[in-house]
Amino acid sequence: MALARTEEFKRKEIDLADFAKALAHPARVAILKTLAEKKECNCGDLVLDLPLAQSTVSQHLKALKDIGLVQGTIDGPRSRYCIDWKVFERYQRYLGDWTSKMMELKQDNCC
Amino acid sequence: MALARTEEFKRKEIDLADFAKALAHPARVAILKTLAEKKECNCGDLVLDLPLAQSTVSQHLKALKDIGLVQGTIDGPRSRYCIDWKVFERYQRYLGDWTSKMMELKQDNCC
DNA sequence: TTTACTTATCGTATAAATACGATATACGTT
DNA sequence: AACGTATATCGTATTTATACGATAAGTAAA
Repeated sequence: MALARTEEFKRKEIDLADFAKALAHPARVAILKTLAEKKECNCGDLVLDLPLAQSTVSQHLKALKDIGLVQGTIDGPRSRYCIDWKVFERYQRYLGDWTSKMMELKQDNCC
Repeated sequence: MALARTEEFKRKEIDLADFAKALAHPARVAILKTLAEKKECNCGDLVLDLPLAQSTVSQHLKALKDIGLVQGTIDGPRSRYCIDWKVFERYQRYLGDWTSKMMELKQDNCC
């Protein structure tokens, strides 16, 4: 964006958009799924799963960490990643509340 | 992105990411909410609701139209917009399936 | 027809996202 | 200590997203 106008929107809408942004790339969707289903969740495993360079995967992981969805712990020479389910569920609730509110309004729609 | 790598990911992950991309800006979240709750949904009303220029709002509307979430009909000198609820519900189901599958995997997590 | 109004699109500028290679860092191993 | 491995970060290039003003195109009204 030319100038960041996001701060002029409502808090709820910004939070929802932030969560959506985290899911707005198939690599991050795939990373979250792999983190959820694997016991071993170090970076190297994720790199093998994805058609991306190691540095790019690391960058996507950082994006997920920045929003709080993922936690990283140092495990010897490697890093172990996992989903912060408390954060995940909070965002899931945001999204669920939003979509159900949308559905409630549906019958009043003009088209 | 430098080169578009999205076609190498799984269809489901791409679809989910596309929906997330549509919600990845508070303006579009706000637009969808306004479209759901107002009977009059022409562009001008949306512009008044948002801290953005008319052309920018039109651009966001185009993004929502491109993914199919919103339909536009010409109504005299103005355009009337509405949500395509069939598409909305389809994406909602995608997202719901994904999050519930994530939650199922939760107990097997390593952290 | 002329005027006023609404909206889409064009042109443009800037910021953010995406991707990779190279490298620094940190740890374990020999 | 020296080496190998794993990962984060830096630098950089490219694409996409975001934003606005200006304008075109279309409709209604005068």
